[in-house]
Amino acid sequence: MTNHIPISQRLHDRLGNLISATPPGERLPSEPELARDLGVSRATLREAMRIFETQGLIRRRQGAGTYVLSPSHVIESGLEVLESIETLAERIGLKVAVRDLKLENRLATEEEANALQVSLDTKVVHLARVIHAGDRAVAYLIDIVPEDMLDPGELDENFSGSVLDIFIRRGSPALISSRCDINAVTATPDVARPLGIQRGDVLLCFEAFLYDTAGNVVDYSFSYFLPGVFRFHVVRKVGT
Amino acid sequence: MTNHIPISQRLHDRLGNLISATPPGERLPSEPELARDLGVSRATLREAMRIFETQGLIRRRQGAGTYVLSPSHVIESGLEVLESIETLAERIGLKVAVRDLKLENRLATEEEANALQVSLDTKVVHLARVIHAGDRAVAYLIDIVPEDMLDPGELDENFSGSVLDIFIRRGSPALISSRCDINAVTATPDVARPLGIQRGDVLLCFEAFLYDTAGNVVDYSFSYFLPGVFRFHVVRKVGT
DNA sequence: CACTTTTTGTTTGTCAGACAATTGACAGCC
DNA sequence: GGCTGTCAATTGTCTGACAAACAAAAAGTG
Repeated sequence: MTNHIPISQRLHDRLGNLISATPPGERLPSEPELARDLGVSRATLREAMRIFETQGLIRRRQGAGTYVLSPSHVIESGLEVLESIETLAERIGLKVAVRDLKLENRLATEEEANALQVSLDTKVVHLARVIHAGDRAVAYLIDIVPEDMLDPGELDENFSGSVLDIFIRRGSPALISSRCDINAVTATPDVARPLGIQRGDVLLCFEAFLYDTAGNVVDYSFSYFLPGVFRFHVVRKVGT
Repeated sequence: MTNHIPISQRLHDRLGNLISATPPGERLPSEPELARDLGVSRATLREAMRIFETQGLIRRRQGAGTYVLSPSHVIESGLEVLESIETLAERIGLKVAVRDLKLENRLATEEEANALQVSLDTKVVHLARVIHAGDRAVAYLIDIVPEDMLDPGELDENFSGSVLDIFIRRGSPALISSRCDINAVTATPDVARPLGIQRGDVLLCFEAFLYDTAGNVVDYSFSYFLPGVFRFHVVRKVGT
């Protein structure tokens, strides 16, 4: 058991650290120098740099060098990278608590079966909980997951409240990406009650489909956020 | 004048065409074969493929090959690529009209000067307009641009209503990306009146900073959308 | 026959070294 | 000063090679 971490991944991490540690506008070391320092070939290094260039973090100019762009472009806490609310909160140093966790095993509704691409007689786990920051409820999260995706034991103790974190921790199913529809909604009674707000209050709503590598939807979720607590942003690249 | 298009850009276009022409789940030709067909080296090809892999369009697996992912993951009308509302509407075949265009030249407010990273005595153009689809007002857009970025003549006829489209059409300033903060808000009287809605109605709000290659903010904008007309989504990649 | 193990060819991952194209700075000239 | 050519530094691209991982066929085993 060599616990083999691919070179490209280690390289991606270290290069990311280097870039974020470099002041905006500064030039990175030259490619031959960097490759030598990081112990990889120039071709491998260039592929890793291409990732950050695609994300708009650096800019390479033939003859001039590679420059770190302004930090305003950094995706940092942007929506491009999928992470659970719990992970996000921890990363920005916000203390959150999960309350009113409600679990329900039942048959999928028509809407849920359609979203999960399963038949109507499929059993699903319906998981709802409220996220508190300080003494305020700030988010209401609902996950619908096919029953065979979750062991009941996984939802007992040590459960952070995030289905996504469970999947990531155990490495199965192999996740790729999530499609997240963004909307502004008024709170329905279902949502207003657990959040302790008035029916009709405004909420930011994410409707998300989590895909594994085979293209299956392994999690269908709704996330309702009180405006102003979390700041979500996305970096939009200008099309060529 | 050879109109020299860099190999990497031509390659990016052709590879993108190939990927979009390949059914999801299908395998692409092997790298040596593709490189030969496209007339580039494998190293160059791999850098181009890394772009599409970063964007979640393909997946490369050592020993197995490179596969085109499901179309559900495609950014399609996602937020990853910046385009004007007018361009977006045209692309999806929606007929929209610009009404109540209001232009104002004045000094920047403190908030605007801060957002645009200019001094308080800078003159800015304040541009507001309402987007109609059918007979309904569906969006209210505000741009604040430093005065020296826009010629008055550019805002006369043939003006689609989009500052972004002006910048893109004339190729100056050289744009990179936009940072877009996402929020749900209740309509203030300022916004409710032009949209013809009640004060307190719910709106989806984008606050965006448009950056050029030098890192300057060249456009500061607010976009208010009636929920349900436009569907915005974002593809979130699972972090490693 | 059914099942497991081994082999083998294919494919991506990584490497080393080389040359071309572009940039930016500097010296020299008018 | 302003222009021009030179030159070193840097990224862009190419070639060829080997390693690692996968998938399917082949061989072994009960």
